[in-house]
Amino acid sequence: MQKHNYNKSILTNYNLQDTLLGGQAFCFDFYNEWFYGFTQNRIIKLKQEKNNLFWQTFPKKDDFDFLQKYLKLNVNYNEILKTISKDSHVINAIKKYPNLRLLNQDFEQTLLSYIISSNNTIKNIRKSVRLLSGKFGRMLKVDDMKFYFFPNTETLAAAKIEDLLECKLGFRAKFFKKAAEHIISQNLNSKIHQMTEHEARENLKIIPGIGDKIADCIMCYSLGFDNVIPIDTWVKKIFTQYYNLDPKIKSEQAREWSNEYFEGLGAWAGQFLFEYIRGFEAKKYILS
DNA sequence: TCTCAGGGGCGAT
DNA sequence: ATCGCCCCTGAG
Repeated sequence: MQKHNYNKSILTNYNLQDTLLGGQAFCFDFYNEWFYGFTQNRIIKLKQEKNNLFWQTFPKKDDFDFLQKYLKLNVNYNEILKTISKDSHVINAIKKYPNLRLLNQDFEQTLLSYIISSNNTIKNIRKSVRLLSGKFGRMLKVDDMKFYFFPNTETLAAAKIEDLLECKLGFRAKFFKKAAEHIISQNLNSKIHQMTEHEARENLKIIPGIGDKIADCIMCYSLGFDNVIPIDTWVKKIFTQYYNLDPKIKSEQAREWSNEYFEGLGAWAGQFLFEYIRGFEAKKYILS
């Protein structure tokens, strides 16, 4: 019997808990001192102790290349903080959520998950994502627990609306299915990573259920556009209350403003401000 | 038990 | 350019 079935790496300036359970990803849970997450082809297992990261990937083990990209380990975090610390609002947010990070999640999972986010609560989104995975995703046993991968897009494209409704997608079910069909028929995943910001946004907004805000989320959480700040109701509130922008400002103007103000790192600033104004507490998502 | 709004987007004016 | 509506759930 081997002593360790996991790896150990150095991890500095990284608050794993706040990052995994904050509003950007819906696929992480905390069991027995470990965080477990699921993508379309990986189960991820993570634990942080001081500056050590203990981790394992399944079914392909020891996939550090995957993990490194997913956790965005290769960024100059201190430089990012320095750049976005433009005012007391951001600085206070950074103080309240030290070492909060951005992830780089899978494109298709992010797209589909955020379609579910439309007029929905984070709890409901997390629930739907788990129902979908349980119903359509492959199962894998890890640590004697059953985990389910996020379903393949092909499977979701072929799903019956009634089955999607059982996953509590509600009025989003038809968008969800069409979006999955679109990803497959357009072979979008193989093209979108090469697109410019404008091209990516236009190609996303064609898809049913995706408007400006959800396109923002997909772009900054899965396509690496660090300049794109998702402009949702919370961020709008921040823009108007903290930065005195016109409440009727168009999303495109707001994007231009934040792009300039945060020097191309609006996604990072947005993550701090978002958690700050909504008073995020990771504990709420950690239960038995 | 009941009301209400939630990380928006769509379709009708 | 505005505006009502959408499924469902947890919170109050």
